[in-house]
Amino acid sequence: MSGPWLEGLNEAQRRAVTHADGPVLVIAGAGTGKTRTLACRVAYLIDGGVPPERILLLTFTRRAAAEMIARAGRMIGPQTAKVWGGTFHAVANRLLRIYAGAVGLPADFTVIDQGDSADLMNIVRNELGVAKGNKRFPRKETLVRIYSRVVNAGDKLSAVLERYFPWCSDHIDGIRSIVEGYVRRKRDNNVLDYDDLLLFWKALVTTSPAAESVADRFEHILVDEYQDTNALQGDILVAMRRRIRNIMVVGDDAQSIYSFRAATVRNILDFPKQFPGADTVTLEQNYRSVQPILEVGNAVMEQAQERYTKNLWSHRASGNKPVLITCTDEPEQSLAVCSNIITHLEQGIALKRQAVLFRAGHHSSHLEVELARRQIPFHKFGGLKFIEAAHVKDMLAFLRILENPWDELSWFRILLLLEGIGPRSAQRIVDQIGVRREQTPVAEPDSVNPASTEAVSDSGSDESETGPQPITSTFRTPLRRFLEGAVNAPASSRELLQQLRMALAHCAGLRLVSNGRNGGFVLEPLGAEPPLSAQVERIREFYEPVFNRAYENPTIRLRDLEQLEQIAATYRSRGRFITDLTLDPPTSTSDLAGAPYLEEDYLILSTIHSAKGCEWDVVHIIHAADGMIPSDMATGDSEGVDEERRLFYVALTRAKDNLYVYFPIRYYHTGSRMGDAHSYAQLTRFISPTVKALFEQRLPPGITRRDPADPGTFPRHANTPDQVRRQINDLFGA
DNA sequence: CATTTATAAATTTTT
DNA sequence: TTTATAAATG
Repeated sequence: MSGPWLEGLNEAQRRAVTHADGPVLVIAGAGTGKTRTLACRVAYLIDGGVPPERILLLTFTRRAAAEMIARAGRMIGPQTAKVWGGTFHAVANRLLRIYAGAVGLPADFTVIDQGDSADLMNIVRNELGVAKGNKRFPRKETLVRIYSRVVNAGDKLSAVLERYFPWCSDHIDGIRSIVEGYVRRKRDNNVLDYDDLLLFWKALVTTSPAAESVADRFEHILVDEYQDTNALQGDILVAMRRRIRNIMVVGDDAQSIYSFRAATVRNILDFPKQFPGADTVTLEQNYRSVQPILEVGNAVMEQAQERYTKNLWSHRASGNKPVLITCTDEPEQSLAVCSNIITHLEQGIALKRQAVLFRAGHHSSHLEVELARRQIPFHKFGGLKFIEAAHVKDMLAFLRILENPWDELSWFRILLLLEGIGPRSAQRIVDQIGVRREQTPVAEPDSVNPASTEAVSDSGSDESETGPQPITSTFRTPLRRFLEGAVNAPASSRELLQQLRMALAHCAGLRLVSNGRNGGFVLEPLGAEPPLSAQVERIREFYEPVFNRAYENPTIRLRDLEQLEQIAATYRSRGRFITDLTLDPPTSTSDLAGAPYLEEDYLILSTIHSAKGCEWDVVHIIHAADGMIPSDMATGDSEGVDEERRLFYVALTRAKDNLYVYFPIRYYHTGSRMGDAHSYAQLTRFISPTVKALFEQRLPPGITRRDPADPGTFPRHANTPDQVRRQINDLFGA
């Protein structure tokens, strides 16, 4: 069997694509056509008669899955859209909605993100009082990280603390009791966190009555970025493949950069042991980068403690060496980046085909200001997510309690927004309406929801149709009690509470009718719930005055709410909207450069982590200084440094034709009250003398080094007088 | 007594 | 820019 798509594949790729049944490990170096191989494999399988819905494609982001499925679709037709594709977490969610009953979950659980997990952890922490007056007790974020590592790595709490959080070891008993409370609290609130999605998926395929049925749904499983999976995900795959043994995993041990999320290269190394009889295919020919860029990448990896034997090679020769640019400080770095970007743009390389990469989200902030000043549009990936902004979380909290009225966290968030209500009153109200249920009502043990098996994965489609619901005595009790008005609240907040009640009732498709006594209400159904967009609009009507009072700069934040509404407009199901937003949040765009998402061409700014799997014609890596990459936080042990090296390697190998690495010598420490203190940085340790020799070294464009006392000569800068005049005009409003 | 406001301190990477 | 604690206010 062969299709036109086999044309142009090299021998190793072809072996991977046409591999027969059974387990296969594909070791794919950077840029060796792994996406293409996976897409072709999907097309090959479907062409060979495998029903698309019986293929499961696990990737690191939803975008990656969508891309591969679309690519396969271009080869053999639109039926590829039925392939199950997405992240482990998204697939877990989808399976659990179908098989909830088999693992004792209610089917209407909602998913909370890491920030929510931290807040919930904090509630328990405060209630238990274990941290009282103890400044050294782990913060809520740390507690979540500890818990998450224990679960994902499958290690004991004591071992995790000793190895990764030694400064918390003294508090092991306190931590244990907080975690116990946290786990109970999630169950009472009818919520799952990211880790639960995986835990319950594992339970579903190991101990549940539906185990075989779930595993047998899929004839083939394909996993991308296998080096960044963790022990728990490995267990899930093993369980999924006990009977049908077709699995292909693709990965590169040199690109493992998620150990902070408990990912381990052991999964790759142990693959042949976990899946006996596995074949291995290695892809070494790089199609992405010119040879001089690969040489730098290879040289950086040579210094690794654990030697990676892969050496990438390419047919793409080039006289262009990668360029190392030494700048005096960060402002000069920003200027140099802009200048090089413009030069390439003038040579016909669109902004979209260039990217600036950096270690941490905030490393780009200075550059962002400079780009905005020059009106170069950009789009930033990674760093602070728009979903994490307080006002966006507020809006979502309203939708969440409509979807899951046992969600304590969302009730708190909303109640605290109201003037006159603080933690105390909020707690009282939450108690009064019975948000914390002792026992979660469970779906019938063997109930499988046949309607949701037809669910389609892409946005905009509904998987549950929510018609008018009867108002029975048990229906959504906390919400009902709240709407009926059975709460004691400070008189100053009565008016706002009543407005909130009306907004929520409207969204739930109910009408409030006064019961004539003590200010209470009777609920009357008004037919079906209004469409999601109408609900969002109604909530915003209530929220906007509250929002203007609560936040300093409402106008900037208002844009986020508008964006949220636009996204909501593409959904019909409220539940799907909430879940998609927490499992696959849109990346934020900076407001500074106008509305970049409306522009046709924009520059890419990205953390190195978010750049995984991407490629650009021109790549600029900034802050190549020790302390930035490797990050100070990671230089404690050699494993940490090794991971930073792989991170740097990932950054280098994103470049196709041109690579620039920028190193600012001097860093200013603003914010500290020590005046204009500054310090001198070292070039990143990953650019050793041998590596450095592979670079062409340059000064920033337009800069000539000179004796500090010598004014030197400057290129004439014709624009400066205009700029000065413009500034003056701005000041005087002319 | 509960809420709001003021002050100081800390800040990697992501599903 | 958020978050824990202290003081001020209603």
